[in-house]
Amino acid sequence: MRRAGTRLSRSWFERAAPDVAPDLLNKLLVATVDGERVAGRIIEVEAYTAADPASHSFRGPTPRNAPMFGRAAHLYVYLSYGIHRCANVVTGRQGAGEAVLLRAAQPMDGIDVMRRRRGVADDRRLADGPGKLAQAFAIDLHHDGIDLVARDSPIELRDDGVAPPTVPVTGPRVGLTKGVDTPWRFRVPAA
DNA sequence: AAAGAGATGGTCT
DNA sequence: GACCATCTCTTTT
Repeated sequence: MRRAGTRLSRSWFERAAPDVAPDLLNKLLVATVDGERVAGRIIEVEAYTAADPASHSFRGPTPRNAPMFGRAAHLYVYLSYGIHRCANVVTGRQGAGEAVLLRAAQPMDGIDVMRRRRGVADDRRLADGPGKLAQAFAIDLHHDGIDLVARDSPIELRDDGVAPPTVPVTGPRVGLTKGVDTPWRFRVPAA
């Protein structure tokens, strides 16, 4: 297998979000925006479903959450707290309203670009939060709804042969007031 | 090391 | 008009 690995297929995403989420750990996120390519290994995610009161899809489709009710392997990007962007990967069957929030990544390629975009020197803080990840990878609202498995997609998810952790760290999701007892946050254990 | 607060704007009630 | 799937900086232990 090449070092860059293989792109994940759409069918790979057509499973329930809580099942896709732990499998997304250690996959590569690759984004080419403004001619600059950056890559990182996904190390923290959260699952959201339509049956989940904490999910944007809980109250049914709206203009904002429309991508969550579309086909799997599309991107759902929203503005968080009026300031930050958060990137999700749509999973499940069309109409299911499920997605996985990309919360943190370990920078691999284009680290200098990430430093410039983030304006911080500490490499451990480049993408260790959903808003920071989106900023480091330059994922913005104009990426909302794009198809990650389209051949010309600027953002892709790849498998370079590193398996997900056999026992991911799980816990409650962060920053919400409902659904706090659902342990749908998944993380790669500390090295 | 931990806790608090302000920034800032779309979305939905 | 309230509510955020957050981040950073400042203040306090």
